[in-house]
Amino acid sequence: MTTETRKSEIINTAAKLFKHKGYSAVTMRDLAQAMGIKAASLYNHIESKQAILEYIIINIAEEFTLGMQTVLNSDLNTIQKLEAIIKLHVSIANQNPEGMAALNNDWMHLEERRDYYLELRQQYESNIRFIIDEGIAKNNLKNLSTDVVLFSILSTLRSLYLWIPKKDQLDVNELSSDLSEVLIGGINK
Amino acid sequence: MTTETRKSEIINTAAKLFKHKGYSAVTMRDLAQAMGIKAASLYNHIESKQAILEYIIINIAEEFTLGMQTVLNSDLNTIQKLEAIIKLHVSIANQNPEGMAALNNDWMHLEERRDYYLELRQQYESNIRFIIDEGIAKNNLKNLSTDVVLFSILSTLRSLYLWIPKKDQLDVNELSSDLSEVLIGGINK
DNA sequence: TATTTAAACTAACAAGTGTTAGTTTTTTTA
DNA sequence: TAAAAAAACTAACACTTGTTAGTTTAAATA
Repeated sequence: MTTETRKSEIINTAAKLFKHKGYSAVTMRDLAQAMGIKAASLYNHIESKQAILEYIIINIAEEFTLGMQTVLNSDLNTIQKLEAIIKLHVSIANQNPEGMAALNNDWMHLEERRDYYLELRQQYESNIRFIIDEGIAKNNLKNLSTDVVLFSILSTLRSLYLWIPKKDQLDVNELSSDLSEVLIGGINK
Repeated sequence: MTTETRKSEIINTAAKLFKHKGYSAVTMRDLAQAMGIKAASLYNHIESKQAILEYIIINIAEEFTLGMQTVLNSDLNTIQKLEAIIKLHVSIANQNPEGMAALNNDWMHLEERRDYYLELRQQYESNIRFIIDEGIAKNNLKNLSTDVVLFSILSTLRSLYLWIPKKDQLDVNELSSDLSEVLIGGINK
């Protein structure tokens, strides 16, 4: 359990380094230095560099999948579902922006678990697409290109990790509602 | 001039590889193999790996800066200016999605020219911010958080490179206008 | 056709890579 | 306090990295 703590420290430190330079450019010696130990000592706590990436990415991906299930099983209407998804993203990005960076930029360096990640990701996307289509069918959303709407929302939400760390002391509810206003209501008068 | 052609071939091939795995994970031997030659032969045409990255990123960054100047010097209104910027992004992303990937994901691996790139990028952002503020002041845009509006638009436009290659035979005008509709007009009825 | 130039090659370098083995030090537990 | 466990260490490995030097082949020019 001390190991578990130390392991998390390593993973969190790694995530920070990955955010700055990307998985490939971060060496085990970089990571060790950031932890104040030697590279070989890292292996008392983690199995491999690859395993660190897996921990970071798969945990977040499964957190998103879980959040999506909650939304899908709710009786919210289309707009409310989209608002819930926006809040899910703000919340996770706020809690772990470094991990989100790795998920967005380094997933292609996953080995064994790459396909699993891609499966979760694709499933997540189809679920949002389904919600948008439903909204258009029920006349809750304008009849726009589903692809363009999906792309626009998801691009913004996926980039949150870049933006959130700049704001100190973030109010998740406030940002979520501001984002919903812009993404759903548009900006022109 | 034969050299110039060969050099461009190398740079374009590199951009494709960078898009898939990122700058750090692509080796000169990978690049050589993709070109059908040996790694050492690359150096008859390019100065270094770093120089390839510079060519890719700085060219695009300057193209954006140029496009922004045209927009700023025009007498378009706020909405039209934003539409012009959207079209600028769609056009560049469509013409060079691999380069856009490198610009978005590998700029931090620039060495000498990193600061120059960041300067162009920051200037570009402030210009959009200025247009949004002007729009709010002139009552052409809703009175929303400038930061959130800027972030939402820019995130979407910066992610275009991920989405465009999937669509074959893209109509730049059509996508630009669809995007404008969603980003500016919103999606709810 | 002879010569220059462009573009490929082989061989090698110094430095850096993730990781393992074996050992010592520090901390926790009995 | 003695024993056990955790966490650090040094040293080394096999391999990969970007790049250079020197050479050979192919193409363009005179």
